[in-house]
Amino acid sequence: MTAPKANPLFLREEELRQAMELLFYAYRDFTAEPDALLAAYGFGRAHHRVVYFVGRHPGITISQLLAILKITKQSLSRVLGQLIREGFVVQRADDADRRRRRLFLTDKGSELERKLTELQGRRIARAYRGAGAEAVAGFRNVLRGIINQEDRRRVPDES
Amino acid sequence: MTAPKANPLFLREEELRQAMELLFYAYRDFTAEPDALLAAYGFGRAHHRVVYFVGRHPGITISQLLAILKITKQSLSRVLGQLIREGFVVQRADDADRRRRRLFLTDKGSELERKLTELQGRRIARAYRGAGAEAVAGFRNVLRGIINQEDRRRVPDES
DNA sequence: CATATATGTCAATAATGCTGACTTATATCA
DNA sequence: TGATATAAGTCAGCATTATTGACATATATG
Repeated sequence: MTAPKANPLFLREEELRQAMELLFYAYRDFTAEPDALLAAYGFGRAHHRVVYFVGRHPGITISQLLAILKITKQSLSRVLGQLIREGFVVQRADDADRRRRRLFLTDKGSELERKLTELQGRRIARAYRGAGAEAVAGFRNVLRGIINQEDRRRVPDES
Repeated sequence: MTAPKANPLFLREEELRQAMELLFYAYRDFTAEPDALLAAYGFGRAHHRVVYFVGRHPGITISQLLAILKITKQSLSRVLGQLIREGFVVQRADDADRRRRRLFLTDKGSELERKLTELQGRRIARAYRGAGAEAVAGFRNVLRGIINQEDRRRVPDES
């Protein structure tokens, strides 16, 4: 009666704990290399996120960025201000609604974004290659299920 | 020639970016609920990690915990010290090697751990149910592939 | 007894986040 | 046009999490 199969509740909890730990370890290692590169620029992980999403969505507005990052305007302001002052990001008023500031990467910003994305991309590519196409589909579906419903639209259902 | 199939390199980069974003959004939402609960205790995410891993590995030593968290002894010391002073964790010298301090949760600590793990467990369980057993296997395999080789042993290959 | 290991501690610094209180510019609506 | 709403910026203060560097204490091992 201590055999795993005889105790589905224990198995279930064990299974869920393994998922939590996988997420912890994977995220820990996923962010470690970019963090090291960012440190050389005097930047941190928050700068990475801004550079990434501005590169991903050129012309994104401040409010849209805030909705993605889910941090306060004041928190974003510090890192974005640095990136602008140091020439990694530029902003330009929207033509239609001049209250909106659209954000773009400069060449310098794109270069940093490329380096950071390449580091993480290599890691993902290795994992994808090792696990196979079917595993990738499962990976995507489970991660989508972990994301709050209202933000699932941000990542497509199937490639 | 702008059809997706015609540009495998673009597809590949897009696929990798989607994976990065899935990880970002999933981890953001995975940690949000626990963070809110922890705030009620005057704790932060670092306290969560300590409580979790001490609960998971009762009797774990300081060095073992440091190897999991990959933070410095000084960083751990602050949060662990608080948890001990406030009665969530106790330490006891190892019988064989009295330099080693083994860590355990108190009843109060177990109660907090249970609440935190339940929040994250519910989210994972929902995602697992929605995606199915095959997807779960893929999720696990890809996440394992993202983790640095030397730490993959920390999470079993197959359940 | 010398050296190594495990843990603890003090001090300074940085990055990331928060709340609260305002301000400025622009758009929209009545 | 004038009132109100929205988008963004700013200032001040504070908490958490992390770092480096230096040193102390207790215990184990050769």
